[in-house]
Amino acid sequence: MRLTTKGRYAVTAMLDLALHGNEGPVSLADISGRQDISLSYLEQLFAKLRRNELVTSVRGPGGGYCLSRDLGDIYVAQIVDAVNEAVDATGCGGTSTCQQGEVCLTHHLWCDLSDQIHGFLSQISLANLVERREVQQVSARQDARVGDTTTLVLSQA
Amino acid sequence: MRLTTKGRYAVTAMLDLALHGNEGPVSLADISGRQDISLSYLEQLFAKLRRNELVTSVRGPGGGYCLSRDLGDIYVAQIVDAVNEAVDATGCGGTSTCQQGEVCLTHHLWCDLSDQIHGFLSQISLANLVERREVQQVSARQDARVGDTTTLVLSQA
DNA sequence: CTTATAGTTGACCAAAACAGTTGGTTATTG
DNA sequence: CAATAACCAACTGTTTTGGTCAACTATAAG
Repeated sequence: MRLTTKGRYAVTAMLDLALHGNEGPVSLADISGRQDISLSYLEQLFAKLRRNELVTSVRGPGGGYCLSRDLGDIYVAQIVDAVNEAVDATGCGGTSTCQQGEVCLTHHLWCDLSDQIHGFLSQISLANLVERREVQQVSARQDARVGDTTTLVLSQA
Repeated sequence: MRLTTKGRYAVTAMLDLALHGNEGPVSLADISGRQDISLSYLEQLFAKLRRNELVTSVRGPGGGYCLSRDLGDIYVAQIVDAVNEAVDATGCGGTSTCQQGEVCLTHHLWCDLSDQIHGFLSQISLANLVERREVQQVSARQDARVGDTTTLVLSQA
């Protein structure tokens, strides 16, 4: 499994979208400002997220991105998968041809691990993250830092 | 967490050592032949494994590498750690300075994931792997392919 | 003592992935 | 039409990956 800043950026951006997307589309410029991620890099990531139908886009002034479905129906694993396009730990990509057409010594081990990681990240939805206290705290700090107008108040939730 | 071929190679090589190391040291050339891993790459990996005290080396003719301790006391997580030297998924390395000196939105998520992966790989020892039926089968196939003289017969275990 | 073996070290290299930039174009709203 | 913001493609610099090569040192067998 590949876990680099790429996947982290994608999940962070999607979480930002979840936190601020309750009133219409959110522009990448806003996300870029709040999360310190390069705008053009975000564009690349969101192209993949859109292709994987995790977000929808609205063009023109006032446009931006929206989550394609409910907070509770988008899982971290899907986001990481979307930007990385290869999320398995086996090396042969599950084809069992690791060593000259046959499985290698540790093939099953990596299969198990893949299942483990994927299972873990598949259980965490954006809704789960939004509910977390630490996420709310960090989000509040960020909104205070940037002059924010469209904040979702979550502390009562 | 970084999980690349590097860690896979290391675990595979260590498992090979576990399977063939019952009678004296095993040369890297042997491992290279059986596991299809470049000899010079193995040298690099074993330098790190040795620095992390997972193996000991014997120089001179008939020399090679031995496991530094019992099969049951070497865990996959330690091997991956040894060659990757940074096994965490956070990006800030656990220092919580992901975003301008503060934790980023998804910091806790990556901490949890790190714990998850590490916990999983920390429970699997070389002894566990050696006991697995698939490992024994693959090993037998490899020994048949290469003209092998020092095979440990494990099928009775 | 010589010699072959095998570990040890470090320099070097090509390809890929990552992170980001530049410079556009299209579509939409006012 | 002008401003906005998504969309797109090409390109750049850096790091990691996976690997080679050459030189050197320690050791054991003969």
